[in-house]
Amino acid sequence: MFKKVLVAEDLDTISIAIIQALEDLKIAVIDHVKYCDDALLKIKKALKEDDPYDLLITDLSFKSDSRTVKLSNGEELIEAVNKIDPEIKKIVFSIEDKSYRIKTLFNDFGINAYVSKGRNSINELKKAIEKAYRNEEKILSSDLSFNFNDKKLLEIESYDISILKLLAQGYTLDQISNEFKAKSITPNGTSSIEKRINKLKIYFKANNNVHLIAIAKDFGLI
Amino acid sequence: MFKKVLVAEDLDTISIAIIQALEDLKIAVIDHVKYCDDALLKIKKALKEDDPYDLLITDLSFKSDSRTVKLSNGEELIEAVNKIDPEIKKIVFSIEDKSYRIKTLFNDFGINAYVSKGRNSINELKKAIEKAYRNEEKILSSDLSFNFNDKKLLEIESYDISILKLLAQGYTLDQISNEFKAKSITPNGTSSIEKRINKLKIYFKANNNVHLIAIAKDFGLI
DNA sequence: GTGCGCTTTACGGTTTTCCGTAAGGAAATA
DNA sequence: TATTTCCTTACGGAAAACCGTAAAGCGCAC
Repeated sequence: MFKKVLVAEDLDTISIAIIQALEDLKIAVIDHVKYCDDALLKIKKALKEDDPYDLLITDLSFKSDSRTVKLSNGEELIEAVNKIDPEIKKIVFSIEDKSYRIKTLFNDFGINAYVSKGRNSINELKKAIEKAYRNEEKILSSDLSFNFNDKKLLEIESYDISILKLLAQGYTLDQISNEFKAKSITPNGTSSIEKRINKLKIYFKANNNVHLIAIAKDFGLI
Repeated sequence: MFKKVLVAEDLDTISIAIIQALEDLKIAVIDHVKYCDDALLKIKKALKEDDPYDLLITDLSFKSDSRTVKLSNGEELIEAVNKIDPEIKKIVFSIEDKSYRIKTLFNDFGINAYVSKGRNSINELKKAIEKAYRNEEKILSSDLSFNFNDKKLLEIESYDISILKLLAQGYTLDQISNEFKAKSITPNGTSSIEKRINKLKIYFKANNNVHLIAIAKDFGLI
C-alpha cells in the first residue's frame, strides 16, 4: 500500500473522514493541508528531501478567505504538481459530477482516479486508492461511470469556453470579436463567432444566448 | 444540553464529523438520515410517539440519485417541518455563503442558526448548538457575519426571482408577460417586466441579460 | 369630485441578436 | 493549373433587447 499520502481539502468536516479512511488502510504517513499553496510547498519539500509523496488526494474547489493564494483550486494545484513531480499518483475527491470537467481531468491533467463525494463515498475512495496502488487507469467511483468514448462533451473545446466566458461577462459579439483579435485568437470575425454560438445553442437545445449561458453554468462549463 | 438531535446530511464524509461533534457535546440520542424525506418521516414519528426531537441540523443541497424524492433540498424540508413541528430548533449547516439565501432562511424559514462549512466549521457548529440551546436568536458562524439591517439583498423578492428563472429558461419578454398573465402574477406588461429587469441590471452592474443571468447564477439566486 | 403621487403600461427609435444565404480564401486533390 | 472542399467572413432582413419618454390606471387625502 501507499506509504506517504498528502490530502488537500479545505473543509474540516470532510478531511476528518478522509484521514480516518487512510488510517483504516494502514497508511504510514498522512499529511493534510487546507490550502493548495501549502500542498505544493509540502510536495516540493518532500522532493527536495528525497522522500516524495506517493499519492495526492485533492478537492477541486477551495473556499477563498482572507488569505491571498497563488493556487485557488484543485486544477491549478494539479497543473503545478505535474510540472515538478510527474511520478506522484493523483486522486480527485470532489462533489463535481459534470462529465465535461471530469473528462478534462483525466485527459488533460492526467489524474489516476476521480471519486465523487456522495452518500457512500468513503468506500468508493478506499476502493479507488487500492486500485490506484495496483496501477489501474482512469478509475471512476461507481455512482458516475459514463462512457469515455462518448465524444459528445469532448467536442466542446477551449475556444467555445472562451466565447461562453466572455458572453457571461456581458460582452457583445463585436466586443468578443475585438477581444479575440487583440489576443490573436482565430476565428475572430463576428460572423464566425456568431456561427459557433449557434452551434452551441443547437447542441445544448438553448433558445437564445441567455438560455445558453444558464445551461453552461449548470453544466459547470464556466 | 439538547437530548435528541436529528442530522440531515447526504455526504457520508460530512455526517461522520457532525455526529462526532454531537457526541463530544454529550447528546444522548443522535439520529442521522441521508434524504430529506426520511428526515420528515422521523420527525413525524417522534411527534406521534410523544418524544420529539429538540434540534434539527440540516444541509441545504442534497444530491439527487436514482431514488425519487418529495423534498429535494433543505429549504423544502424546513418548510415541511415548520408545518408539523413549530417547536423544534433548526440549524442549517451548508457550504452556501450568499447573504441573500441565508437571510431568507432566517426571515422566512425561521431557522435559529446558520453555520457555514469551512476550514474551522466543527468548532463553529458546536458553538452554534450551545447558543441555540441557550435560546439565542439569529446565530451566524463567525466567518460570515453580515449586517441584517443591510437592505441591499433583501429587496430582491420572489417576483424578481421568477423573472430571472424564466429568463434563464430562454423566455423572451413577451413569453414572460404571457406566463405571468396566465398565472395572474402582476405586473405583467412587457414594459413593466423590462423595467424590472433593468433595475436588476443596474443593481448587479450587468451589461445585458446574458450577463445578468450569469451573475444571478453565481449569486445562487436561481 | 379633484388633485397628487405612485405604479403600471404603451410607444418609438436604436442597438444587438438571430438566422439564412452567399462571397472570399486557404488547403487538399487531381 | 483547375477543381473541390472546408473554414472564415460578409451581408441583409426579421426579431428581440435596449432605453428614454409619455400616457394611463389606481389608491388616497382633501
